[in-house]
Amino acid sequence: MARFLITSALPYVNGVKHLGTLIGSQLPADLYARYMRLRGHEVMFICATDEHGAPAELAAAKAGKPVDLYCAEMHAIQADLAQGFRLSFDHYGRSSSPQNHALTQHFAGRLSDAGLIEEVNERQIYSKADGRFLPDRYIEGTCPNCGYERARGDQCENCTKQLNPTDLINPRSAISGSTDLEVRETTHLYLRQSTLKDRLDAWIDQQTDWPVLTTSIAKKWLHDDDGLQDRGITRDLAWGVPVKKGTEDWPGMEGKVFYVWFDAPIEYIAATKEWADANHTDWERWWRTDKGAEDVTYVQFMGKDNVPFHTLSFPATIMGSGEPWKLVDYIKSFNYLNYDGGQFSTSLGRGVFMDQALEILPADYWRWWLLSHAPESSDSEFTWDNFQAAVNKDLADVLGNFVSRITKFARSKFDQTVPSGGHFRTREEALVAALTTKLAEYEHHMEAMEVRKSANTLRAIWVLGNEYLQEAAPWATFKSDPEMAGMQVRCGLNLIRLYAVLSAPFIPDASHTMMAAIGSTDWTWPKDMAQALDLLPHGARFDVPDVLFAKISDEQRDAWAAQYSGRGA
RNA sequence: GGCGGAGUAGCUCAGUCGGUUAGAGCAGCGGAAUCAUAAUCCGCGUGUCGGGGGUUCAAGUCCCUCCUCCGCUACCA
Repeated sequence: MARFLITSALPYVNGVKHLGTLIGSQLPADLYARYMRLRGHEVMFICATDEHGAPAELAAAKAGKPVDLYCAEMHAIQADLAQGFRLSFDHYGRSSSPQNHALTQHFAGRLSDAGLIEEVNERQIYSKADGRFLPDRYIEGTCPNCGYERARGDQCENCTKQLNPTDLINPRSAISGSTDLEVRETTHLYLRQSTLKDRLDAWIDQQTDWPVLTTSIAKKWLHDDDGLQDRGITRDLAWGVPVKKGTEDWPGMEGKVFYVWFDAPIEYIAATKEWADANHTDWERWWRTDKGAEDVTYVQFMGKDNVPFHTLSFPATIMGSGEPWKLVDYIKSFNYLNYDGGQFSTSLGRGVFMDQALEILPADYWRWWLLSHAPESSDSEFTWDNFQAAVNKDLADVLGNFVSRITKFARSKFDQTVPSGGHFRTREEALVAALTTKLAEYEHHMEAMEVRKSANTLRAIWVLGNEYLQEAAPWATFKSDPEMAGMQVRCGLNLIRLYAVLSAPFIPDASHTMMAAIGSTDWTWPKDMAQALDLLPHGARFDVPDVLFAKISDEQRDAWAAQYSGRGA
């Protein structure tokens, strides 16, 4: 038994996420966590909402609620949806927790002691009407280059020219539209990542087995232009972790908070502490290599946009602390899922969001399609045609129908019990051999986090069941040799239990339905396939389950495609 | 602009160190079977591997160049 610490990138608290976000980190992380638990390993699977920053403040203001209340409500909604998708987090935390406040301040103190924090005076745009400093992107104006009137302070969307807010003609707040802006001086803390560049570089170079997507992004940030830049880790905001040096006040930094990208990854650790505090147990054995975590394998899942923070900023925080914290062992990153020829869009209402998805169909449908089409090597594409075809074929026809045909036949001919008598013949031995080969392939892909390949192999394992039934044809055998037919049916019924176990990481609800129907509670991962195919007690009663997966009709498909195409499409 | 990823069958995608005749699923066509959610199983692939050039006995794979799409570009998170 080994120990696996698994974290999914933290979804921002602001609003319900779409399916692309789900498949970009939480869902594959869940697949891996479920698999490792099934294999008997000890797993700590952590996620949390990322709650700080200006967008949360603004969304709360828009909703007319205090920001802490707003975040608490949104956290509850997201936690509920996570449960709806059967994301099996051991703890779904909040970056605004007291634990994260304390840990974030602790890390800042350690980094300061190590000489890795620098105070920098800078000049930023302040909006009197909004009562806040404005990030570059929150300033709009006319592009001096192309005349586009809605250019942002960091870049013009129209001509893609990089800009400074002061370049804009007629600058105004993107929040209120106010033109009452002024440049003010403010002091911020910078993390001196540049002094850790060589250590980070050497560390990244060691990771020869990481996905190219992960290491190439990290190397680009390390080597581009002047190399790794120091990064501001504080902001002039009200909502966040107050800037402190450990438990001490930080003179000159009163009223400021840490930047979300400093405190959010620390929440991986703090969330584990939230879990431990709630359960009156120990958390350091997962995170401190001096306190029992030396045998932990730590895997992070995230979309490609998160890679720089997980390959550089967060490791810089960990390394710079000078304390024996657990560093990540493997980073699995994903590309983006597009929706029917374009991007998912929150503002345009384009695409399917997590709450809508669950209103339409059970979680397993989405889990199966998303995982079997995970954007691993490149961006991938959701279309309703493809979704309907894949779900109907794989889940309803191949797996669901297999369960249906064997249980119904066994009900009509064998009194709804597992037949006894007979023994395996050549055909069953061939099935055992084929399953053994495919299982090894499945395990290999799952351990390598090859999500699509794992799905393909699992599907091939399902197909073996139909192939076997087709060849064995117990309905024909029954007429001449009922005992042999009974053995074939027994083999088929055992396949249902086997499929319940193997499929559980992908489609947990259907797996439980299968297991319950077959009357077993044995979730043991198969080691000896011949044994696994004759595991159910002879004579045991089983149930014929309801249709496992109903098919998606053309009418449903067309209606949903129209419903989620977005405004103005 | 810079950096990275991608471009392979009608669709979604595999293709490892350059090495048999470029593969899988879906869709389509033909057949078998009739236990089953009309569900299954078997058979059927002439595709400028984005274009062009180069290296090599041999290129989807390596090099150069061009085209297209996507992402990131450090104060969105």
